[in-house]
Amino acid sequence: MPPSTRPADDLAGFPPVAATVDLVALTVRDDALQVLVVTRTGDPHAGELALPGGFVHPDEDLDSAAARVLVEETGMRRPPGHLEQLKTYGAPNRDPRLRVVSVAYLAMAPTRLDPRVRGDAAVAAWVPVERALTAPLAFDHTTILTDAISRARSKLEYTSLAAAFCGPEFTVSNLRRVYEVVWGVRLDPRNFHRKVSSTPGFIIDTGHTVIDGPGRPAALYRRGPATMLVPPLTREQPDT
Amino acid sequence: MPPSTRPADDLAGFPPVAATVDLVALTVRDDALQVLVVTRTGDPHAGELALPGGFVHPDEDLDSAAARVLVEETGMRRPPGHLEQLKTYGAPNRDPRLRVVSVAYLAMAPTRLDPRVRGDAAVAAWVPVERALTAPLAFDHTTILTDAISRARSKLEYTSLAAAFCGPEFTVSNLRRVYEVVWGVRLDPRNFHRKVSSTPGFIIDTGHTVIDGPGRPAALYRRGPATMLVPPLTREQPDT
DNA sequence: ACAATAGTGTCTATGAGACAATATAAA
DNA sequence: TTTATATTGTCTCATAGACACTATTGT
Repeated sequence: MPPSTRPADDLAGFPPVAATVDLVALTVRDDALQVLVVTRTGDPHAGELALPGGFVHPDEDLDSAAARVLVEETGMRRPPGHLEQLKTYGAPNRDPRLRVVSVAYLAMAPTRLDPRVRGDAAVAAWVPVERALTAPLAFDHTTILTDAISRARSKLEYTSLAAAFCGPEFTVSNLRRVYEVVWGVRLDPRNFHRKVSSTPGFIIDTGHTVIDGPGRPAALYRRGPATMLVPPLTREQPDT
Repeated sequence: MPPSTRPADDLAGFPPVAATVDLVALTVRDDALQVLVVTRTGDPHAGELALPGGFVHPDEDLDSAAARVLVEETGMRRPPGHLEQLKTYGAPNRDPRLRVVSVAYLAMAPTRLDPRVRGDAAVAAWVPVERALTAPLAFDHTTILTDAISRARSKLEYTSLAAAFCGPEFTVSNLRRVYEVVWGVRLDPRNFHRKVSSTPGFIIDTGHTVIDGPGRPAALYRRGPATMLVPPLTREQPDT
């Protein structure tokens, strides 16, 4: 066919779709991996839990749209922690109303990130992922959540992102509990401490200590410049 | 605001975008990592190299669209090798004509995949990635290609996808050259052989051998059921 | 015979995991 | 004192990398 009728150049007749972002915001709270969900107020799936999301604005980058949605749901001025693109979902009938291509994002936030009541009736709330995965989620959000958890578990192995779940200052035990909760395993505190403190640039000693319950005071650390962990931390059987 | 005017529920006024797929098809050919590119015939970027791509059809999944585009560009009945979603690019002005959200896919194909002349004037061709990265590519395709190469290099470490670059039967040397070309390093043939053959399910001996030039005949293998490599193969400094 | 590639065996340094031992707090 | 947690040290096993050596072909 002539160039003028090539699909990629036929701008007039392109099939329009709606572009949205969906957010999987994870945190470690009460010794459990939790995800930020909203309750849908309109059809379809009214009353069901769903991931926060919204349209991509015309003048907005995808990353910016995700950050904006996160801010809108949590009330934070700037999204702390970590935010990265996860995967895009665009099955023809994932939304029965119209063709929606949704770019899912994965956020890892410290617990101090408190969701707030939004302007409308929908309320964002932290929910343990076990509950979110067993409850019926709207659209294909169960699939998205599954993928996000899988990505998060993998990334803890070879990046320093576990610290994104902690506040600006944290102890080695805090960091270890992040791994234990996200991976669902028990880690030897002694080997973990040696591994983490011997990885250059992972954590930096602040010189301060904190006392939390019985036991020797723990040293406080902050995130170091390292982003990749070589060699990585390992768990028994990676699920991804 | 009331639920009826929430952005995510305001279906009438959603900002329409065009959904496309762009394909980064990689192969190992002539001891070089090569990428499938087309020459643009229309504006913008007429005459420049670009990644193959096209609109997502209304009844089509994203994965299906990517597979269709790959088939259209290569002439294969079924896309061999490996095809996975890479990342989605949606900067507001990445296409000056209209808002385009493009889902990029990464394909890894054996060399026998020959591009064909398409129906129109655009011709798909394999080009070494060094050349594609230095030449001006249309739109943000240089960024996409960079991300794809980075992903491919990473995936060779912890998956068995290197075999996707080989044909159905291959020697350990063939597989090693894939790693050497993609990573741009030299690997010790002896250690590589021991590592690969001792990883359960990576390669399966067919019992046949091939003679290629001087030297002892090499055993022929085919892909095993393993997808993840534990522990992974390692290179000096991961770039992602 | 010689060169070239395929494949096996050996040695060493490094890291993971098990676990003893010490430090310092609360009860 | 007892208990609990933090931190350091030691030991052993597995693996990566260096590299000697054997096997089997073409020239």
